[in-house]
Amino acid sequence: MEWQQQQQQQIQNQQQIIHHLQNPEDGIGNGNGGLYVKVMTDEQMELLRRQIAVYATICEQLVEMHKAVTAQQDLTGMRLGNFYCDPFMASGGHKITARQRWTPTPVQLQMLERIFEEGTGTPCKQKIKEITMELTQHGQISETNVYNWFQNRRARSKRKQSVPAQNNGESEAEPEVESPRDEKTKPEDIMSLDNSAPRAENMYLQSPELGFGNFDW
Amino acid sequence: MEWQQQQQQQIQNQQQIIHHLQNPEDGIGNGNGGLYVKVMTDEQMELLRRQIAVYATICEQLVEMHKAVTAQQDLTGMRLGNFYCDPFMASGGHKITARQRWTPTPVQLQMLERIFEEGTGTPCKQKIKEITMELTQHGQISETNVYNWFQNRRARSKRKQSVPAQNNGESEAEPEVESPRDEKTKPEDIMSLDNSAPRAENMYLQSPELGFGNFDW
DNA sequence: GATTTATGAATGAAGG
DNA sequence: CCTTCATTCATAAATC
Repeated sequence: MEWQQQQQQQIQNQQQIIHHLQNPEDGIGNGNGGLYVKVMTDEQMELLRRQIAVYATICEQLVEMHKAVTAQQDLTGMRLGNFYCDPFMASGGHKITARQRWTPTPVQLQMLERIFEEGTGTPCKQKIKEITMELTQHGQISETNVYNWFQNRRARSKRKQSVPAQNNGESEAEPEVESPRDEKTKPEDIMSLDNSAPRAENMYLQSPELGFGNFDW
Repeated sequence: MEWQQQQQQQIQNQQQIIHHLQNPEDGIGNGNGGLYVKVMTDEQMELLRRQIAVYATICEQLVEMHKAVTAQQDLTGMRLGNFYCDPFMASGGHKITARQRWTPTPVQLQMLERIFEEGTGTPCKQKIKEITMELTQHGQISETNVYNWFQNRRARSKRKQSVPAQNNGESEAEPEVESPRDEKTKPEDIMSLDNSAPRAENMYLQSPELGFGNFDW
């Protein structure tokens, strides 16, 4: 891959990164001194280096990306420019900063509900398009929004019915485990350490004995 | 750094990380101010989040190792709650009693993305096997998982291409967000190659100099 | 304004 | 391959 050939010139970056790793100001832990000590064998270090190279690439590209955009913001069109600078957008009661997730306007919601109850059990693609077209008259919306809405709506309805019957005696009773190297399946315990990662993802560590000699990533 | 305020919202963690990314003291670039403004769309942010998760894994493992080494006399006490608290774990265990669906580890995801972008558009049966073999080194995975992943990945990519600029009409003219996270706005053109590392061309960012830095995300 | 809830969105898997 | 479903995640909105 590309990053492999960039590897060499990034070794220093990696070291820098490692420095950050071992000095996470946000409190990942490790509050003692002696941070720069080598805690791995050369072989392990090499493996780690390769892994980190990926990150180094990301880092570099992030910067590149930033520069590129700063330089050619006009290329992406004014889509960014005329974003939500408009203070008059009070229509529909949306917030100006509602930029993350679509929220149906009351009118839209009403229409959606009506269609849903109409029993058109299967909102096929064509239907979705139509609905979207219509709802668009009442506020920003996309087909995906409509699609998702129906999906969620149905799932919700369905689940509502099974919930009350749920508390029979755990016939299945599977208090057991998370996945072997549980990723996000594990319910968030007390994250005593800082989660410097998206939910830390509960990475897979080796077996508890943690022989340093054999981690294979 | 007021955003250091603990909120368990991973976006903030991302910001922290991005802050580091954009402040590589070794001079990778970007010497201006306004460092932690949002420069990506949410979708892109999500992509980056995954990437960072890989790094986070390394990070945490490094910290763990460091702690383990510097406190070797108490290896057995290293069992922090959030780490490997599962007794059933076996390092390459293929046995998963979970009825929960597979979730790729950050590392796996990265590898998959890389392979995906590599262009082998059709992961044939044999290829699947190979990939599975390799990914197994990084976590529990099956061929079906791999197969499904590729199928979904492809379908998803394809769908993203159609961005019906249908929101014309707009009688109410809701000057809201251009893309309420509708997942289709990403210009996934020909150069959508490097997915494992977000590249500039995939990212239309917002410039810090644009003035409307009133993000509140 | 911190916590909880409701719900839009993402995604692994199944069906066809 | 394409569509659909089930589950989970993230966050706007509601609540305290």
